[in-house]
Amino acid sequence: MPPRSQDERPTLEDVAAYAGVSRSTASRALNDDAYVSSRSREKVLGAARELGYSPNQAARSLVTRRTGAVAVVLSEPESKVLDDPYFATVMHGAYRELAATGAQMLLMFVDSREDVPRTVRFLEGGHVDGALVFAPHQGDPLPTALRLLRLPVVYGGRPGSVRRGVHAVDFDNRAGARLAVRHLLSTGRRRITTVTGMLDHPAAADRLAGWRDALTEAGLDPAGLSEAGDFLMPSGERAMTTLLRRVPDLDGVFAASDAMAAGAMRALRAAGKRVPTDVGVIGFDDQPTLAPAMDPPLTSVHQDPREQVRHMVRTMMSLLSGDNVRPESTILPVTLTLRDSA
Amino acid sequence: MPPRSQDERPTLEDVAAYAGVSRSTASRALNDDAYVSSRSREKVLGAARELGYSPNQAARSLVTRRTGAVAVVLSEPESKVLDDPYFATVMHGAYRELAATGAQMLLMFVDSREDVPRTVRFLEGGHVDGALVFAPHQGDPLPTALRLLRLPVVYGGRPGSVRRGVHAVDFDNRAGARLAVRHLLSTGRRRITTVTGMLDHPAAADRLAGWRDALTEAGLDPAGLSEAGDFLMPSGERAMTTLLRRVPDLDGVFAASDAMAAGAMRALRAAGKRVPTDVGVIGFDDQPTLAPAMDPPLTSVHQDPREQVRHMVRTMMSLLSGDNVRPESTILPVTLTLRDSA
DNA sequence: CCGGATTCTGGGAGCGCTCCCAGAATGGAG
DNA sequence: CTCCATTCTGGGAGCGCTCCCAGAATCCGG
Repeated sequence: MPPRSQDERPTLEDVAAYAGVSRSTASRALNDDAYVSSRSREKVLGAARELGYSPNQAARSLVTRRTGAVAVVLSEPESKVLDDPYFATVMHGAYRELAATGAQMLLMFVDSREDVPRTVRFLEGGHVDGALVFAPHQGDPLPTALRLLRLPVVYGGRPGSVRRGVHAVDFDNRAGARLAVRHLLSTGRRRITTVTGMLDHPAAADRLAGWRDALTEAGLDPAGLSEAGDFLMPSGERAMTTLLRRVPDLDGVFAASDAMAAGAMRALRAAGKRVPTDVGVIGFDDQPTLAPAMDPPLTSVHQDPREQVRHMVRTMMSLLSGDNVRPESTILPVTLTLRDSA
Repeated sequence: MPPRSQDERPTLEDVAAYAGVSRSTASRALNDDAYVSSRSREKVLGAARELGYSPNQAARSLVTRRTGAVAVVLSEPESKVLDDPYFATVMHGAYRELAATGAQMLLMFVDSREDVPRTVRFLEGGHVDGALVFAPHQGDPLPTALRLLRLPVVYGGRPGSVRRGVHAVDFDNRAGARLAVRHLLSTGRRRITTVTGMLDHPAAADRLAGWRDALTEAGLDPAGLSEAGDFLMPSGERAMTTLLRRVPDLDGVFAASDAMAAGAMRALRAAGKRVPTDVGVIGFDDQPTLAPAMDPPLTSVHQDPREQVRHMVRTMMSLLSGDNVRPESTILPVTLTLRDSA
């Protein structure tokens, strides 16, 4: 063997030679296998440190068939990902949780249908051991495409398509909406409207259903009291304006997102309504940077994206360790954070 | 060779056999090398398609010593990354630009000094071909640590430590601030204050310097007219309140971020000042979701993070293709977007 | 002191790919 | 038809690692 030049990275062979043991023993010591004498283990570890050895990931995963990386796939149009802090939290949380298990995070965005083939090709290319996927839109082709891959997938939120037989971690959107509306009811409000999210989005549909549940269980008729939005602020303002025209005596509004609640508040203010005196407002998401900062501070349904990601990563890890986990949806509970708006 | 079982992924060898050529020829066809007859090329491509072949990345990078992945490292405390949409844009932009060159993006967050060793270890582990690093804080140990690695690094913004001999793509913060202040001056304002960002942040320091430049070149004395913030909204409100107390007759304010401009506007409103009649307000960043939505819409220094990322990726690619690029900072120009606040 | 279990070690094979090299096929020019 | 250049092909080696297996060293009860 020619002497390895200064600037080449040392290999396991080099470490073994330096430590005076065989490649096998060095490998065992580094991966703390059983059956290595503490003497050779120390020699190997010392040699590795001294030579600045770090294992070649490619060689390792060639034989182990594991990459140590997990993809996080966000299937949402760019605009949504950019101004929804939920995704920032998800990305950061996923990174933390994955790093804690020693896995790397590979981020992928799927902006449009055109991105799907590229994404699938990559995912099946063996670059990652599994994928955490957020694809909330009805009719999103991605989940269907992923079915065909032999790749562990865990969904965040209910996938828009493909219902059964997948691993998913969702929030209890319906119960959260009920919680919000029941609170409005308990403060004596009777004309409780809602601004929905995009209804091709299961979470939006569930929140609408929860609102309807609570009204009907109180003997109230939800007809004409809901208006569609798209989760973003301007749509909340627009929808609220429409509702005010249609239901001038409304005294409560449940918005399916905090941003829309903010928009709704603007419309209410413009219409001369006081919050919460005239109209109680409740949002959904309890975004830490938004809800408490509003004027008045927003009562909102609290969900913990970090907890969701934690569950997703945990599920992924048991999938990867070969446990035969039965595909099922985990539903995380949500709570109501009371502030001043209702 | 035993027949390959149904659920095993086909290898290059399988494709070659199926196409009736050798492994070498198959490899050449797939990587469109020269010197492959169009007949065998087509046979190979067909076979690959038919078998659903996708190359084993680990095997490939074992021999090519290339991973096809680039890390994007954000060295900022969690809170900052989460509510600064700049980072969302950067992440998304980097993903797009890298994807366009066929590279994958590996995201890494460095929350605190404790994360540095782990990050460095990973980066030197040969998982990625290079790194795009955002580490704007003075005294951040990361850039120093990265110096020692033989890994191509391109910085976004001026790195807080390590000035010379690195590749960096920054905005012209100083010129941007001058632009803003000169505009305030041109509308007859004389008592122009500033709310700065964290001053351990080169961008914040540069913006402060630009403000000072413009005042002194107009023969005005900047003393006592600046107040420190931290780029976030509450600090803008706080700083503005302080400034109003200290400089009751102020008629202009340049905030080093849009968020602080929003905070400043709150404080001005609370003090009964009208914008822009009594006080002209200019922000920095021109955040698309914030600046135009403010009341009144905010005049702001416009920078294009997407352009920055594009430059960074381009530099990275020429670094990776072995061009001997001389380390240097690229400074991107900024412009002033005029709206109603000044 | 023997012999079987236990602990430890080294060599070989092989993961799936690219690259080098030798040689086969092809194509004109002489 | 010959000969050399050009185009194309296949086999072998090897990237750096893990894992299997055979054998060496050690231990301990009888």
